[in-house]
Amino acid sequence: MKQDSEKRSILVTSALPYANAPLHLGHILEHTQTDIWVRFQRLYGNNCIYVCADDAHGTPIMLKAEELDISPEELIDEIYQDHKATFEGYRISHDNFHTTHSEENKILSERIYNSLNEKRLIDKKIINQLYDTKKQMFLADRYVKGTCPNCGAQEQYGDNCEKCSATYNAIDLIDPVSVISGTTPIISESEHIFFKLSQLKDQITTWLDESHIQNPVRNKLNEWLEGDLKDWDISRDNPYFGFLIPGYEDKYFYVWLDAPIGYLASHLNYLSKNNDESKFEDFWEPDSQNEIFHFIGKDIMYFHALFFPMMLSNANLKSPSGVFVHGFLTLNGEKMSKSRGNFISAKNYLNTLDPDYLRYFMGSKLGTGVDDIDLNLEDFKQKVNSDLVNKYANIASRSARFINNHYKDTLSTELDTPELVEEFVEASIKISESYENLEFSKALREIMSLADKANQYIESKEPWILIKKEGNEEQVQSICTTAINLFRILTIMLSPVIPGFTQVAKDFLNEQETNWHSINDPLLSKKVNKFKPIITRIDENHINNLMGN
RNA sequence: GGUUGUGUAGCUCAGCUGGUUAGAGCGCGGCAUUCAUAAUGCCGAGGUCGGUGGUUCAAGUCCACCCACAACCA
Repeated sequence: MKQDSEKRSILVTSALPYANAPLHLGHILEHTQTDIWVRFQRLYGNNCIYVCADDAHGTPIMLKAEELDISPEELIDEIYQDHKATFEGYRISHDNFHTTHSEENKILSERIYNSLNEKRLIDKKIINQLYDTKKQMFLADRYVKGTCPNCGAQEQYGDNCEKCSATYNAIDLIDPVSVISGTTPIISESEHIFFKLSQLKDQITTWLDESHIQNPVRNKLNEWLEGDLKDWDISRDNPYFGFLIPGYEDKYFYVWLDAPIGYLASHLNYLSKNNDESKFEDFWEPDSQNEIFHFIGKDIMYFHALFFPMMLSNANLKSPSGVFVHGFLTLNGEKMSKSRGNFISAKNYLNTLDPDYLRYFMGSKLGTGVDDIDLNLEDFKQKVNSDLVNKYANIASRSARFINNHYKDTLSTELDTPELVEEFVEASIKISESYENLEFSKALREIMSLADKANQYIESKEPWILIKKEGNEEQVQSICTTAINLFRILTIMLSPVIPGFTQVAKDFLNEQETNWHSINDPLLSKKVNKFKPIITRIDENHINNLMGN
C-alpha cells in the first residue's frame, strides 16, 4: 500500500457480528484491529469511512427467537441495541452500525441478484436434503446428527466427522436425527438456486492478483482455485428468516448472500443519513479510485475472497481493494469457551476495566499474520502497566510538575534538545508506515523504544537537581518542555490505539486539534493544564474479576 | 485423510532476499537514584533457534522426512 500525497478515500468494514448473542472478545479483537487502522487513516488526513452492521438473518436467529417466544424482529432489535452499546463502550469508531434486515439491504440484494441473473450466472438445480417432518423444515448440516458413514462414530454433525475428519453429505449419515425435534428426518427434494461460481475462475484469479491479500491467505485461496470450483447454493426454503428471492414465494436468500451486501447497505444508510445518497453510485462504480477494505477472521475467507468479489463485479459494482485476515483470540493459551469457564464477555470486561488497556494489548500483538492471538491475563497486566503507565505516562508525570509548580504552567520558548525531538519526528515516518501496513505490534514496539529514550533523556538531565541551584531556571524549563514535547509526540502516535487515554493527555497538553502531521511542530510558549494521572495500573483484583464471566 | 500455517531465552514475540560472538519487551538478579502513579537509569544471568538428515565455503534463515499444535475442506 503506497502513501499518496493526495487524500485517499477509503471505506472500511469489520465482519458483521451475528445477531443471536452478545459480543465476545473475539469480536472486539477484530473491531479493534479495524478501528486502529481507521483512526490512523483519519489522523493521517485520509477520508476514511468505517461501517458495520448486525448480520440478522438465518436459521439460528429464527430458532432462537422461537425458543424465546418472541419474533425474530424483536430478537434482532434487542441484540442490535446491545451490540451497538458494546462497540461504543470499546471506542470503536463506526461511522455507521446498521443491520442486514433493512430496506437498503433488501433493495441491494435484489439488485445484485437480478444483475447476476441477467448475466446468466444464476442456475437452478434439484437437490436432496434432509427434511424434518415434525418441524416442517429442511435441515442444515448443523441441525442433523448421526453416525459417520466413514468411520462409524456416533453423534456426528451433517457435514463432517470430528473423529475421522471425513466430509460427507448429510443425507449419507447413518441413522440421522433432527437436532431440533429429535425425530428422524426424511430425504426430500427441493429446487435450489445457485450462483455459477464455477464459470468465474479466471475472474477470481485476476481479482486475487490485483488485490491486497496476505500471502498465507493467497496460498489458501489458490489451493481452492486449483481444484474445480463448485457453484454456490444461495437459496433456502421456507421457513427461513431473510429476504424472499425475487419471483419466489417460498425461497429466501441464504444469509451469506445478503450478509456481505450489508456492507453496502450500511454505507448507503450512512450516506442517506447525511443527505449524500447521490454519492453511492459513484463510490461503487467499478473503476472508481476509492478503496474498499474488509477486515475478517480466517474462518470466513472464502465468502469474502471468492463469492463476494464475484457477486459485486458481475453486478457492475466495485469489488474490494483488499481483504485483511486475522486469527482468533485465545484466552490464557486455550480456546475461549463459555461452557468450560474460559471466557470473558465483552460487556463484563467493560464493567471492570477501561477498553484502552485491551486495545493496547491487542494492538501490541497484531501484525499481518493470521495466527491466533493469545490474551494471557498475567502478561496483559504486566505489559500494559509497564508500557503505558511506567513508561509513557511517566514521562509527563515526571516533567509536568516542574512546569506546573515553577513556571506557571508555561512551556519555554525553545527546546533544550531539539535534536532529540527531531529524532522522534523522523521515527514517526517509519511508524506511520507500520500503521499503514497493519504492523501494529511493530509500530508500538518502536513507540515504546522512543518512550524509553524520553525517560533516559530526563534521567540524564536531572532537572530535579538543577532546580535546586539558582540560575538554572530557564534550562530546567526547557528540559521539561522538551520532555513534554516528546510525550506529546508519543500521544499523537498512540492515539489510534488508546483514544481514551490520549484524550486525557491532550486535555493536559491543552491541545485538542492535532493530526499526525502536528508531530512536526513543537509545542512552545504555551500554557498547559495541571497534570493529573492519565492511566492507573491494572491490579490483581481486576484480573480476578475478569475471569469466568 | 487432504491442504495451509505455526514451533526461537521462564512468558509474549522480532529476525527481509542464507553470511561476523542469535535479538526485543515483560519477568528475574545486582547496583544507582528518588523528579515521577514504589515509577526511572545502568549492568547482568537465561536459548545446541521442535527433531533427524541433506544442499552450501556458510542455515532459525533453503530442501526432505518426522514430531507437536492450530485452522480450513464451500
